[in-house]
Amino acid sequence: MNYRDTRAGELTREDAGRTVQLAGWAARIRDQGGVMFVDLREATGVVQVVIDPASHSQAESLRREFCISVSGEVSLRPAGSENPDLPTGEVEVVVSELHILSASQALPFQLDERADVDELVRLRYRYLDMRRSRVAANLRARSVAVAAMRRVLTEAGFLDIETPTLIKSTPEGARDVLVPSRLQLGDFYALPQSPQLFKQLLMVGGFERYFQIARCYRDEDFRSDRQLEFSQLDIEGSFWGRDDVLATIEAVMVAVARDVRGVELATPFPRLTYQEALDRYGTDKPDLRFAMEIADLSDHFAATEFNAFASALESGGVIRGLNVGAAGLSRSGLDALVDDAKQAGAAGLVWMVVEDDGSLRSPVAKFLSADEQAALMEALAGTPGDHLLIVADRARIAAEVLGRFRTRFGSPEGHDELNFLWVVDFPVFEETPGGELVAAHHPFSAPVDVEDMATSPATAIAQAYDLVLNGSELGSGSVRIHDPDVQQKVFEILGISPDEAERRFGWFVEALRYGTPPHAGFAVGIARLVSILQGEPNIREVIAFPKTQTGVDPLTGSPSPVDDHQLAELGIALRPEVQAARDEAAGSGAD
RNA sequence: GGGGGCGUGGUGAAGUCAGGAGUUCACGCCGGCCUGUCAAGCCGGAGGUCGCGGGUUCAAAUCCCGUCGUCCCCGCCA
Repeated sequence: MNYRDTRAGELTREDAGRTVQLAGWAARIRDQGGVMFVDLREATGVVQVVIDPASHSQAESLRREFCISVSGEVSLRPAGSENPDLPTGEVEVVVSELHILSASQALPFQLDERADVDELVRLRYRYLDMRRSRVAANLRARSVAVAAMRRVLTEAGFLDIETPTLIKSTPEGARDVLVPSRLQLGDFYALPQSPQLFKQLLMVGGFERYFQIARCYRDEDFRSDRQLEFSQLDIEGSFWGRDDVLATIEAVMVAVARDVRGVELATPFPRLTYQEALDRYGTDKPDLRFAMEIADLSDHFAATEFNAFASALESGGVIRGLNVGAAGLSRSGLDALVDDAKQAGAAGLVWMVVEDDGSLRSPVAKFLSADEQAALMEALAGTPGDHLLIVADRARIAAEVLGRFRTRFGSPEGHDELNFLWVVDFPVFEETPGGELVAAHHPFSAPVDVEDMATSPATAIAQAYDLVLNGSELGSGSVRIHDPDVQQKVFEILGISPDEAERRFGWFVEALRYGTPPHAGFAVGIARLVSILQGEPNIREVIAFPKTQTGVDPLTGSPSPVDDHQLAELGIALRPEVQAARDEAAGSGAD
């Protein structure tokens, strides 16, 4: 049986007079008694079909979201009854034959856009949710984006090569998702956090240009831009340096923005060094859609009488300020900022409000000299009503605290503008809140100078870079180490003992010993990119079947218990305390 | 691990601060009317253990304690 010969969304006045067969869903039914109008929706769009209930006995049983097939003549709508809001609104199909292909129960929620349905309900019935325009448009945009990526890279000579998803666990970085092995009882695979080492092996293998839409897994807590599993556009190239990578990714982003948004991005994207980004914006992923820069005030307070400032400077700290504009906060609102700053690790926060006469209102204004106040007003370009926030602390903390306030007070709503940015020259090591140095990257990124890395770890720079869009980290990459001796030395400096390095990465270092070309690469989070292009607040909106914050899929009910024999076959037993907790939860009947 | 928001017929909300009969509104659903509608309209009807458990009270959607779910954030994400 043929279901259709024409697509609903493609009908125009040119089709008037044709007899067509359509199939789709009854999106809306307007029953006038003597005549019924049904909006027939399918993947290409919507068209109105007209049914005479007297000549179609099934018409009266027709309900929303029934799947139907109709035959009939396309005709121009009577003058005055055209619908300008509908692309097919000039025509309608007068039904001569109606088939109900599949009935629908009453829906758990309405498919029109008139209410924000609870997300849990949407996810439980995701197959219905995706009939709505929001998710449908997002998944289409995602497909368009991925198609553009594949097209640009394939035309540039890149090969799409799959890498394994059951791999060796390497316990640095994020927590691994583990998969037990039946054939090697007691051993486990890990799911890849990224195809990092495999793509480097492809370079050793001589492919020179690789890409993949790679599924990755990181078992960390969820955020609006983080899921347990996610897809990255992963690329790697041989005989490449940093700028080759940036230019390639820029070309991909230009094509994606053009195809998804219809906008032309200007290239090259601006670049900031990590240090600049931190000093001026307080974060390594600044949103440059708005200015609001952090100013260093240390020099202006070199001789200050104000104790909090003086002691911060004395102990090697800095004084930095931010003008968040006329936010109109009350006294208690301003004091709440102080608590937020302390929460973020700062010793304190000084707020000042610029009065109409240009003077400063603040609990600590009386401790500052007239000259200091004037310098402050000038450095922060204060105008009446502005709120000035000042932190005196270690540079890292001052940057972080003010960076958060900058984002809170400055971020535009939505994502109409696209502001791409490269952040380059990341440090090799990062300082923890406790002041300790820890590796900022995976151990395969090349330092600018490996000797420098050993002798001055606090200031050593890596050949690593991030792509930032509207204040979100879209992805990161680096020039890789291709010299096995450098690689071993880097392991050593990072505190990985030779034994440990051999056990975990010996197979990889061995590969580097067979004429490895210099190479570099990058990875872009696809859902993050598409969610911003689509103006969505979280990545679940651009994922077909996402999980909730607790890692649950409300549709299928995963994760779930498995049969005892499945566990036995894998040599696995739940630990007694885990079993006991599960038994108790089951016994109490708690929901 | 921590902080915060939310949970009321199928859906969305009001009611919760300040306790007094499951009260209200919109949509949906079911039935009826209707030959030009298009988020159709009009009339009628059904539908809720106020997430769950405990406590306070003569009385709890409302106050208290606990718990579950969900969302946002911090930690975490080499």
